Amino acid sequence: MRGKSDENLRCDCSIVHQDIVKKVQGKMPPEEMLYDLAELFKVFGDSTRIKIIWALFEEEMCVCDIAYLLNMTQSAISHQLRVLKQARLVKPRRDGKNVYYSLDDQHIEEIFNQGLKHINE
Amino acid sequence: MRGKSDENLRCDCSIVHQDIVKKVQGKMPPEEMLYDLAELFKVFGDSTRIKIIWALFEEEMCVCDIAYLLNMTQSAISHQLRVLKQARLVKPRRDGKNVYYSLDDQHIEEIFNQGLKHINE
DNA sequence: ATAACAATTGAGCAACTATTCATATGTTCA
DNA sequence: TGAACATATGAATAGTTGCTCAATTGTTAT
Repeated sequence: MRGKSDENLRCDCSIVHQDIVKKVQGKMPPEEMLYDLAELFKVFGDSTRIKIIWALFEEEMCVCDIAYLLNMTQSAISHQLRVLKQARLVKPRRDGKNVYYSLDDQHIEEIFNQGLKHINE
Repeated sequence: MRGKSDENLRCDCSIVHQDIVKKVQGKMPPEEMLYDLAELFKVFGDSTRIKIIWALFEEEMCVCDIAYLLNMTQSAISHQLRVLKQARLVKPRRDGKNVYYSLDDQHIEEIFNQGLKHINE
């Protein structure tokens, strides 16, 4: 328990379980790590990108194929591939006029599977 | 290869690898499933919520404790807990004036661990 | 060189989201 | 009952995001 005199606290509760907070505080990973994790999941948090990734589970595809498969414009797909590329989730391979994208990560499939387990509960 | 006469296609490419698209199309999960998956990851895609979840890995906590731990307002935390609750990721337990939240899912930790593997590559 | 096509990029816009602020609801205790 | 406190909720707002449209870059083939 505490007085709220400490610092510039946003929490205005008069009673906090200090022991619990202390314990949890000691176990929290560094701020930056949690931020990066959120950034990664943010990338997964869009159904267009999920679809792109799922398609790439099966086969590498060029931008044009993906656009056709998802019935979206090349531009929209290209923008999303840029996001996925920046997150190091896909990698491009140019072949003539086409650019083929493929998955660049082993863990994605496992992450998706665990996600599906939650959904299907 | 195809003419682009088909339907109302958004993709204006003149050449699509139909064989690949067909194959991938057959493997795509139902639209709704992919949408739900994106919705789940969207919930993970915010560092405040990531922090809350990580804290709850360790111990159930009341709103007030979480707010104090993260140095945020009760209101902000309560709003986020609502999102987590709706996603069936946390569950509340009232004890007097306090409401204690705990994790309501076995898969979250595994999802996070796989996410971290990607980050630390 | 230049025409044709695939892909990328930047600006702009509509839709969404996380927080704040003010207020309401629930619970305990005097 | 009513004062005090913890939590929840609704409206408002600033910031973010996904798509479109237009223009550009990169590659091939004539």
